[in-house]
Amino acid sequence: MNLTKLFQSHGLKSTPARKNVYGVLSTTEYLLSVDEIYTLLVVHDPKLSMSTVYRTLESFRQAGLVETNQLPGEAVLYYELSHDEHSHHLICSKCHKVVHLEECPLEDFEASVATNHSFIIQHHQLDLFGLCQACQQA
Amino acid sequence: MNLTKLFQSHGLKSTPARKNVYGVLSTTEYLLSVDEIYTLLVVHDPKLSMSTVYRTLESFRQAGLVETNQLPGEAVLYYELSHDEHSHHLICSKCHKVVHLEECPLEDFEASVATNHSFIIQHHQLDLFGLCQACQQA
DNA sequence: ATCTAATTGCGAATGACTTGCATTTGCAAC
DNA sequence: GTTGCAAATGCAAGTCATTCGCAATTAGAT
Repeated sequence: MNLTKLFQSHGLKSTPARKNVYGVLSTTEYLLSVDEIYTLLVVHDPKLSMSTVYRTLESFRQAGLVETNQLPGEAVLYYELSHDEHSHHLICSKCHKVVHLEECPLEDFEASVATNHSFIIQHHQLDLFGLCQACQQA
Repeated sequence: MNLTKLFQSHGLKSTPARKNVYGVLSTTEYLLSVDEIYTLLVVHDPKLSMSTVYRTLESFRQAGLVETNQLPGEAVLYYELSHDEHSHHLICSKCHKVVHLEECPLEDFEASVATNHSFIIQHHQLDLFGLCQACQQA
């Protein structure tokens, strides 16, 4: 996959920092915070600054390339690459491993709630939290 | 309902600030931020400080009297009185009016996800967002 | 190769929230 | 009722995640 073309097709210049941030997100199975991404990348690029990571992720978000998640009780944002289809998360509350659930059991529920309460539903948020197999051992 | 006894049964002294904060939360149908609660109360108690509101809500939370919510994309926490039964939210994304949904359509879904992915599910978060009837007009 | 706007690095600023500390206040024991 | 003391409060200063200003660098079109 050609990252340069991907970026340019979203009006973003292709830079090493952006390739690296995208690279980390595309190979992980975890939700990652800005700090975690920075820590992974700064080892191989000591001049990298946090604000670049913040700005990179924000431009990715505006371009629709990434999505943000908040974990209950935490102030930090966690990032992942965007998924094409509507999906939900199964998140390990210990290591932040994330599984995408493509099934959505909410269509009927949403419709009946909308009717019963005279709301126009715009979107919903559904995440399941638990312990992944690895973290169940420890 | 006797607030003094309620507080004392949770090991909290009964103070005017606490009664006022609880009073606001018990009479609203909206999710309220700390800032909103402070703004409502400081009019009648000019000496009230933000940190008192923060600390009051934090002790309520530890006592299980209130719960916190985050709205997508916002950094601030929103508070509401705790509900006895497991429930979900229907939230107006414009005015933050909140409707409690006591039905939970997730039992089967949760069980099958747990099995399929070898997770132990601890809890889930489900909120519906939309426009309430009043905000649909404006 | 050149030009220009986008991107980056750095440090300072912001905003939500927390904490230290001196003062005040519930309230339990007299 | 008065007293005593731990808990609660107000204020200011401190955190922590995130954003912004600005000068220097760089991607990529010409």
